[in-house]
Amino acid sequence: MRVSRLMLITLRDAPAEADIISHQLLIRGGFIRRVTGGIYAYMPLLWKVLKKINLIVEEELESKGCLQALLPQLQPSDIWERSGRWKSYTEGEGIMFSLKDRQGKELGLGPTHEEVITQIISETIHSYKQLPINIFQIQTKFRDEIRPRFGLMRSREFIMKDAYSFHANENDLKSTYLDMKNAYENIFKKCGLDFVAVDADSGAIGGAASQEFMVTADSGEDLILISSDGKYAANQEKAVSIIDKGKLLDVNKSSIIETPNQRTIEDLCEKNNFYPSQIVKVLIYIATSDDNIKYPLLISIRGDQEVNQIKLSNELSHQLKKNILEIRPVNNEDLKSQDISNIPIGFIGPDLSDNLLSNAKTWENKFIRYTDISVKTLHSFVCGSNEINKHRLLINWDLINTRQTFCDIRKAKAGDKCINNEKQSLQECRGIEIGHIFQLGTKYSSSLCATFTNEKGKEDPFWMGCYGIGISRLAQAAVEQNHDDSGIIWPITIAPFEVIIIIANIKNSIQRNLAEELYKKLLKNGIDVLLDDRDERAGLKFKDSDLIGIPFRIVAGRESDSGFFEWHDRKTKVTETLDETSVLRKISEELNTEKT
RNA sequence: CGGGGCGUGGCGCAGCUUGGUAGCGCGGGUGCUUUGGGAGCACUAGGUCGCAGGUUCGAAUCCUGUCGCCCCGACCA
Repeated sequence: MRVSRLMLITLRDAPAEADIISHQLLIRGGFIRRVTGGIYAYMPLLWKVLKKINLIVEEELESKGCLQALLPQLQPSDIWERSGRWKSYTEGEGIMFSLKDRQGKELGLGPTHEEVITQIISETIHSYKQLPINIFQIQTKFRDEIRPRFGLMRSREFIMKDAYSFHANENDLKSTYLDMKNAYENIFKKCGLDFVAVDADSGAIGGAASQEFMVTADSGEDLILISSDGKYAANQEKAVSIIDKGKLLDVNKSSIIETPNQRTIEDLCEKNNFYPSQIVKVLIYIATSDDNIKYPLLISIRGDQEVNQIKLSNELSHQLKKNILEIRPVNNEDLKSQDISNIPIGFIGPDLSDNLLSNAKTWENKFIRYTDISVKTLHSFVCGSNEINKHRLLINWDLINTRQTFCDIRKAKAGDKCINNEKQSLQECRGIEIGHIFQLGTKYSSSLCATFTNEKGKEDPFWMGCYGIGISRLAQAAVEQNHDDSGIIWPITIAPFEVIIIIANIKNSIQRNLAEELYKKLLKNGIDVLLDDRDERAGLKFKDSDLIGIPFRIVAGRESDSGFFEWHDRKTKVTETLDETSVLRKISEELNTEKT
């Protein structure tokens, strides 16, 4: 390809809309154009990158025996209703774009394809003898994100590779899951990325085991906790840890203490010489289930710890056997609107009476009580007395005379000890999620009645797995991880071009001829080469080639009279003077070492 | 959804407080010079100042509404 025909439009200044470096560089280099909020056009240069990523993905998955297909983007609402996700996806999180056709039939633009593929498989696959099946597509997905941002990182229309596997039993699912994990590691390695696989919450998709693949970058939206030896890594949403015991409270008799106006943990500690770890903090949350029932929750947790809302939501969903649309701390307006007035805020104990809810207009009249296990091990502790200006010192949890569910709803954080090895402590870093693999189990197949006949002639629901890679996000993550002050430094395997030849002065026929000759030879050898044949000053062409991040640059310039080129490595910035034969040898060396 | 900020030529911005009919840099076009790190000079094209109302003799500027974009938060007793 010649730059003169490439529609290369580079910008000197980054548009104000771009905040993080990868977003700025992609716009400045002419890789993407914003069409509207969270919706981008992939311009020719980026499309080349995306195709290279796709190819790496396709080759790797095909080598694992996966089948490629292309599923519809427009999907009927009824299959989503059967899986129980229509409401939570259109009304709850509101993440699915939906519309009506001229007959008034409801359709959704696919944010994911479990429903469609499960229906197809259930219609076509009937016997255990036809299993396992692992089928994938690379497809545009639509999600009406709450807040699209950072360009391709969180956009409303994006390219995703999604794969779905179907199995006759759990063991077979597990073995494919491991296979896919291995495939993902190979894929991301080939794309030249630094990444880490972490334990993850399975979120709205549901299911059992799940891991995310994170590209480590400070601008990442996820917080990851990793043990110092790297053997434990988890998304904070999922992470479990061991907290240190903290300062123990040394009392041997329960009592009530006066704590005038001491509503916060800080106040309480300051005025009475307590430590936060000696206090049981009690919080009220309100949860809305997908049948629109509002459940007040009473949460108890050690005073120096924080609630992990994801864990809490999962726990509640599990207990109620319902999807939870929303979960959040209550505020004063909530209480007012429910006509609940006499909650002793700041002095609540885990045994706060349900009677306080008797007036509630639309809420359930009973608290669902969860207590984090961090509290159970406290021998004695401070907590609210349910009476204004008074707290209690209690020497035994059993003195709290209400039914509690004890569970882990605590947010793990850096500095906590690792559950696998108490000697290791957790460290935090940020990551960009580029891949996610799930063992779904039989959740979708059961709700959609997708079954096969097993060896004994009985109908069983399929065991399912699903596996995603954010292709367009991956491309931007690669930029986030590989750039310098001058621009992008694409990993060779996914660079839009492998090599760029720059003719320093297009009016110099010696330079021009030398470059054209080399260009033809490289094309013949199957090298993905770009020729900058523009009638521009050399400096501008250097700037452009740095900005768009082509890994290797060959200049026909000063040394052309004696038949030499200048070879420049974008990443190492090493420059050499080479004749044509050496250039050809150099290229094949560089490209081969990268590809293997 | 809440809070904050911003909409002026393709991009980055000034002008707005104190109303008088739009300017700078980059980019585009033409010509000459220049030619290895975003060239110089000259000429030139390009803007219903997001949109709709209102106030006024007169609105980019003041008021109201509306649309769009960006950022922060979705967080504790």
